[in-house]
Amino acid sequence: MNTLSYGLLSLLSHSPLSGYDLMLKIQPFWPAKHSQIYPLLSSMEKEEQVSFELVAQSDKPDKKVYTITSRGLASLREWLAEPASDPVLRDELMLKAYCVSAVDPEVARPLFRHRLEFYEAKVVRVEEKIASIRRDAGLSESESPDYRSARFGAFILLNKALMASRTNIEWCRWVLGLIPVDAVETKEER
Amino acid sequence: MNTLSYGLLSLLSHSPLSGYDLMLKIQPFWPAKHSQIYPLLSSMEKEEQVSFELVAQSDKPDKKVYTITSRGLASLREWLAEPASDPVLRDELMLKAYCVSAVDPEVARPLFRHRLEFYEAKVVRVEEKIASIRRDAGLSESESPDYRSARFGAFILLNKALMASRTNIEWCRWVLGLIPVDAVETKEER
DNA sequence: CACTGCATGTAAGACGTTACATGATTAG
DNA sequence: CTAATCATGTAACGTCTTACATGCAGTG
Repeated sequence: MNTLSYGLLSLLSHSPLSGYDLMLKIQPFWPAKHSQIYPLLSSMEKEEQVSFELVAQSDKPDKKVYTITSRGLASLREWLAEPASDPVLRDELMLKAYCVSAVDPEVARPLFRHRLEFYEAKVVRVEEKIASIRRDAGLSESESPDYRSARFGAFILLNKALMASRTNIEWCRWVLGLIPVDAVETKEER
Repeated sequence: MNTLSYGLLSLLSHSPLSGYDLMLKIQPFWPAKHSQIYPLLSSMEKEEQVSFELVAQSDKPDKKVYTITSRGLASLREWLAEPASDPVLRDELMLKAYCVSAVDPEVARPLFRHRLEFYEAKVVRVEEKIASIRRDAGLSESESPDYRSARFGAFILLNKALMASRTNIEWCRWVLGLIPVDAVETKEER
């Protein structure tokens, strides 16, 4: 039982899901490939943290739908009571930013522009998801789901992603403003 | 040559450093243990990306001080020109937040309070470092180092960390406000 | 006298990614 | 007709962490 396995239990605490769906759903929180998830689910099933049911599908391939067991829920509650370990961010752009003075502004600028676009697209996606949660729960713009609601977890996480993305957009714009515009070499001059 | 090795080159592009110092300095950007860094430096030295000099010390153990070679600088510039891969954040608190409704508010609250304190402490550390860069460069509160300055990279990264930490503080406080205060069980009542 | 910091290294194991493998359906 | 999506699995490889190993100097 490592962090990823608790992450899977966390997702399964809301509703039963197939290994494939779990793989897709866990991406924003704890990126993992299917090759890591399928064997883990097998071992979790052996330990009776989860159980599965084979679901035949006519148009799509058959699937295993996993459900959290009472033992799994108990493990999840124990894990939740422990303090969370410190977050780990691995971002190539931070390494590049550190030595950015080693290259010309024309090389540097696309790095931050690309990242700016990445976060702008993310804001759009996240805002849509937040709106859809509010719609489903019949909440107004200013309201939040109740703590005991099944939507609470997803809601606070989407807001975290939204706030973080907006901050990153602000940072990228600020950095781009600090990168000098070189002697402009227009096509006429060449 | 993986991402970590470019990270080491990035640090060495500013000044020569020992393996130990590299290990300490890279933590905020790309956490790695000495057991990963020492063998990497050896292989980078074989590929002539870096060179080292044995420096004897009287009070402390001797050390190997690594310097980036011209080949290393060339590799670094090539790598800088490529777009940075997407950032990866692995945060146990996000997994716990998703299923937080599974436990009582008294269990949930310390998770976010602890994280709040983590980021508050970080803001203090980062603000100090930003102030010290400004002092060293003789800059006022509103000024930033020049793009070509050796301080530019560290400066923009510290500001990123500052902005992100403040946003996380805001998020933690917002979440704590959404977690209900249970029927207060005072000592007198027991 | 124990612990922390400085300084380097290796070995074993856990974790994560890429590639191999299969196969049906649907969209462009 | 090609690519993507759904769906599961294994094998090989690369990355990262933990533990083992050494040794001196300074602090509590």
